[in-house]
Amino acid sequence: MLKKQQLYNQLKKHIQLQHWPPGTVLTQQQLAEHYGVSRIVVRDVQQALLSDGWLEPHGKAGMQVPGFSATEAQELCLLRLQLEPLALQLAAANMSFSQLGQAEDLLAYIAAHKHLAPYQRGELNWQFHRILYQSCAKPHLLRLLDQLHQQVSRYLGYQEQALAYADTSAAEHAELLTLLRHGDTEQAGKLLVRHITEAGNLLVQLLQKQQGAR
Amino acid sequence: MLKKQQLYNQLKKHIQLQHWPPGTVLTQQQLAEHYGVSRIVVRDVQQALLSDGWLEPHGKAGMQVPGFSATEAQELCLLRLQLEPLALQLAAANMSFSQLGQAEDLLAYIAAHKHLAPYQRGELNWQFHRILYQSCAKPHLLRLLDQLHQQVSRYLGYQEQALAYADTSAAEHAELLTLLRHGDTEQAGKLLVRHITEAGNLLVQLLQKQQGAR
DNA sequence: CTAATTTAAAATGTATACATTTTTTGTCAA
DNA sequence: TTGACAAAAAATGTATACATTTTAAATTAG
Repeated sequence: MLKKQQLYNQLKKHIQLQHWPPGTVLTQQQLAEHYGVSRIVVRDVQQALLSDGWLEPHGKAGMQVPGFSATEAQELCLLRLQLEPLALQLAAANMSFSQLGQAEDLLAYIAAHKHLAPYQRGELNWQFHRILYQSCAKPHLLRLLDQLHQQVSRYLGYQEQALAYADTSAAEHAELLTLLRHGDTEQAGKLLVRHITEAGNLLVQLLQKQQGAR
Repeated sequence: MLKKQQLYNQLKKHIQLQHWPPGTVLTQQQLAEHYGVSRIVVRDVQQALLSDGWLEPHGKAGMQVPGFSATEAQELCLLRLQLEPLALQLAAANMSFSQLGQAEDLLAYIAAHKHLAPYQRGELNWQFHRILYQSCAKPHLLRLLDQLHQQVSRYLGYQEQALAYADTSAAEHAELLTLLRHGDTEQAGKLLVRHITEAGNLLVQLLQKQQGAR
C-alpha cells in the first residue's frame, strides 16, 4: 500500500490514542524520523490531517495536535443537527430495501461485538448513519457530513467514557430503522434530532466536567 | 511569496477563466513544465485545489477540471440556505458597529466600481456576507461556509452572465444591512433566505438553459 | 483482423540534496 | 540583569534523481 496512506492511518490513530497528546507540536523532520519515511510523505499527510481537523497550524513551523473543548463539541453538535436531519429527509424518499438491510446488518454486527475498541465502535456507528444518508444523492452534503464526522470522531475516546450510553444509542438506532421501514419519515427525523442532541449533550457535559476539574 | 501560494492562485484563476476548460486532465508533469516549477509544488497545489473542489480525481493519474451542472448548483444553494441564515442569526447577537461599518464600506466600494471583473465582484460580495457571519463565533460553521463559497465561486463566470442581477443584489445587501442595524434579526433572516434563493434560481435556470442547448 | 500479451513510454511515489526561512542560542553593550 | 543584535541551529520550501506504478503502444498468436 502507499506509504502516504499508511502513515495517514497510523498517525491519526496515534493522535486518537493520545500517543501524541493534545498540544504536542509535530514537525516534518520529527515525524519523518520517527516513522521512517521521507519528509515528502509527511508533508502530504500533515496537509491531509490539517484539512481533516486532526492537526492545526502552529505558527510558521510545525503542526499542533488540537485539544478538546466543550464549546467545540457543542458547535459540532449544532452543525450535525442542521445537516443530518436534512440528509435523512432527502434520502428517505429514495431509500432502497437493500440499504435498510445493510444498515440492519451493521446494527447486528455492533450488537454482537460488545468489546469493540472505542474508535471502532464509533466508526461503525457512523457507517450506520452514513448508509441512511447515502441515498440523498447530494454529494456536497455527504462530503460535509463526512468532514463533520471526522471532527466528531476525534472525541470518540471521550464519548466512550460515557459508556452507559452505548445501549441507549443502539436502541435508538434500531427504532430509527423501524420508522424508516414503515416510511414514517417525520418521526424518524424527530428521533434523529433527539439522538444527536442526546449524544451531544452527554459529550458536552463530560467535557465541561473535565474542564472544570482541570 | 511562496511559489506554492502563487501557483495556487494562478492555477485557480486560470481554471476560472477557462484557460483550462472543464474536462481537461492536468498531470503533475504538465503543470510543472507549464508553470516552471517543480512537481513538488504542483502536488501541494493540486491537493489543495482538490479539497477546494477546483479539481477532481481522474482515475489513478492526473486531475480533471470539473464541469458545471444545474443539479450541483441547486445543491450548493440548498446548503447555503441551511447554514447561512443560521450563521446570521447567531452572529446578529454579537455584531459590533465596526463590523456593520466594514460591511457598509464594502458595499460602497462595490457600488463605486461598476466595472469589476466577475471574479472580483464575486469575491467582494462574499466578503460582505462573510463579515455578517463573522461574529457568530463558530469556527467550524465559518469553515464550512468558506468551503461552500469556494464551490459556488467556480460558477461566478456564469453568474455574471446574469448581469442584470447585480443591481438587485446590491439593493438587497443594503437592505440587509439596514435591518441588522435596527436589530431586526427576524426580517434580516427572511431577506437573506430570499436573497440566496433568488441568486440560486437565476444560476440554476441559466445552467439548465445551457445544458438544454448543448 | 481481433484480442491478448509484451514492451516502451509516461506519470506518480519517494528519497536525497540544496536553498531559504524561521527559531533558537549566545554574546555584548547599556 | 536586560534587551538588542549576530551567529548558529533547526525547520520548511524547492529541485533533482531514482523507483514504482500506470497507461499507451506495439507485437504476435489465433
